[in-house]
Amino acid sequence: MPTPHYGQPRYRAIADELRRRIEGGTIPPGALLPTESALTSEFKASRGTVRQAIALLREADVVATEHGRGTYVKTRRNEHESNREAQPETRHRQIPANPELAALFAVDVGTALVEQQSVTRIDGAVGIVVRTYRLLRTR
Amino acid sequence: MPTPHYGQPRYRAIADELRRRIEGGTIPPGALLPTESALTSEFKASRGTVRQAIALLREADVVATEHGRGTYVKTRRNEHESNREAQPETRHRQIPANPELAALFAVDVGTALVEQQSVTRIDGAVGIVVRTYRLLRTR
DNA sequence: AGAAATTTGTCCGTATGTATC
DNA sequence: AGATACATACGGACAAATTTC
Repeated sequence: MPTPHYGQPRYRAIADELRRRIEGGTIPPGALLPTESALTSEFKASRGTVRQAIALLREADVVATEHGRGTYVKTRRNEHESNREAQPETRHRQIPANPELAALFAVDVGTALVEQQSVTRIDGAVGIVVRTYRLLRTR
Repeated sequence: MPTPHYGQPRYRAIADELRRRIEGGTIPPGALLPTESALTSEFKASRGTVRQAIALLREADVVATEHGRGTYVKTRRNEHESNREAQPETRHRQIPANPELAALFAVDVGTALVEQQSVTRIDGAVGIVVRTYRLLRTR
């Protein structure tokens, strides 16, 4: 038997109710929504219906869902600064061999070496600096 | 940030990134990987996820883990017999930051840095020298 | 030698994503 | 619609091995 819905589907009614609670301050920004199973029992709806409701809020950018954590109320401020996955900055330069490197490469001090530097940042701060040295002229 | 795993779960992406660093020489054979907690903060993932990523590399025989010690990059076994590259000699030492490195890490000159040097020989001659710099104390 | 700090090993509980029946 | 199972993911807690002071 199909579920009768007066005017609007069940998932939308649930979404509206949740939105009222969010905008009314019952569920403040940054807070977790009740879990899906909690909403399921509260609204006496299936989990799929509850998820449909949450999907509406997510599309409206009212909440954000994190896998394994739950669904958060987004803060109104939405600068969206996700600068993750910073690629390392690399740079080449040619340097004369100092005594230590010259001894390693078995060349005269001052011999041209190629230094390649890679800087990996973590949250903006420098985490790892890698320097690779090669002889400019290969044997 | 929503964390759906479209196609690729998080732990596999982390494993891929670490493998890139290993094969790219950023983390040379014999060197220790960053600790699990360091990787946790770098990738903003839980420790369990980081451990899953490392487990992948361990299964692929790329690294080996020792209890209480850390995870090492395994020295690659001869994939070819004519490969005359010997295993790189690695070495750790603690050095004070010179002005250039101090500026990079945004610390005072003289701050303790860990320098890890890996020397790869080709036919007995030094071919590549890789130096990795990290802050002694993080977090 | 001993204590503290570090780092990995293991287990628990909770929650979402996906797939199947 | 509902139920179940499994994979993914987070967080906390404690134990065990190792390193550092």
